[in-house]
Amino acid sequence: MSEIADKLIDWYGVNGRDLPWRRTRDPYRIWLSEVILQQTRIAQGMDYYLRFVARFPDVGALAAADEDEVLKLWQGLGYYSRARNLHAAARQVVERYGGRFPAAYADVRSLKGVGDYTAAAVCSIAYDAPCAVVDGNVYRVLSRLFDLDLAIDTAEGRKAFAALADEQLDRRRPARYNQAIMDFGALQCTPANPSCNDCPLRDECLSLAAGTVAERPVKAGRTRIRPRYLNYLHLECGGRIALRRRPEGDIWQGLYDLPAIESDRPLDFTELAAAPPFRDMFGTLPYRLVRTIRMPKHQLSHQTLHAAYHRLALDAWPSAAGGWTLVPYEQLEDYAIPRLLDRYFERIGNSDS
DNA sequence: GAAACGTGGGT
DNA sequence: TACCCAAGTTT
Repeated sequence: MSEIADKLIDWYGVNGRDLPWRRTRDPYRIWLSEVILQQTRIAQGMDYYLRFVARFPDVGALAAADEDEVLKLWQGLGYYSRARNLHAAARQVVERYGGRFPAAYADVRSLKGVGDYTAAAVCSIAYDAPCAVVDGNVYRVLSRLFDLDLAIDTAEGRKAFAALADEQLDRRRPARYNQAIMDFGALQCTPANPSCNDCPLRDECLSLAAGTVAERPVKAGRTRIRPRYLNYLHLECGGRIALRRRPEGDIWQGLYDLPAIESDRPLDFTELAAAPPFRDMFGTLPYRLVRTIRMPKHQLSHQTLHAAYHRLALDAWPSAAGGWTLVPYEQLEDYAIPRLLDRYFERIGNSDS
């Protein structure tokens, strides 16, 4: 009967957002929304959610789809393992639970791509199970409320915050409480410039009293970002373009991309053409360099991509083409591609020119 | 258990 | 410009 929970829920009643996935108790749709919203803002994920629900109204429809179609629908959202896991999990639901979405926390948690947060969100929101969600909002709200300087990105910190979140959970109405604290974190107790003035919890907020609001939550580490230099080959022959599926163990797994030769520094085309990987690929095969386009830096969460696209017109495909998918330009739109390549195609005018 | 994994928006 | 952040999970 926490006073804090009551105030959060009162706040939510007035300020809570009206969102499509809050108008249903369908666990499938709630799960779908939660996966889409992992590390993703509502504004960015909204259209994807609506398109997924329209195309895959239930978990069986998703399970029946090809992975490539799921990835295509996911194109542009990022963290593509989410899409692959989403699809795999749908098939797990069909195989293990006869197509009926599981309700038990352990069963939900066992699905691919479902971690502690998502399992708690689905079970609490769809079934009102007493599972406390711990997401970025919860870390921030609780660390401020209790003025905790424990780093949230350490094992110890995560454990402590999970215990605290569980303590604070309103067990009479877990669904409402969980959504309330997350919305509160997103709209009121924001990372920068939180609205402490009109905050309903200003009387009980220890960090506000201590003047440490801006220093909460505490984070320990910083992972560094490495640069990569990608020399792409836009190869065309007979109205077709060479695509290659991104391999396991690298960025954009499962998406389609152009063949590329990576280097440890920027290369102009002459240097690239002299490099062994290029010579191995082409040998004496003739080509005509149509043009080179250097893209602006493409920033990932952990890599800075420096990409150059060299467009080569060929009379015949090199033998390396065996590992490529040779796609007529008009079918390019059927393939899921990274944002970077999308931007390249935009730059050169979609299909031709 | 630290690092990998996208993209876009905000300050 | 250069960070930080966003309803995290996997390896």
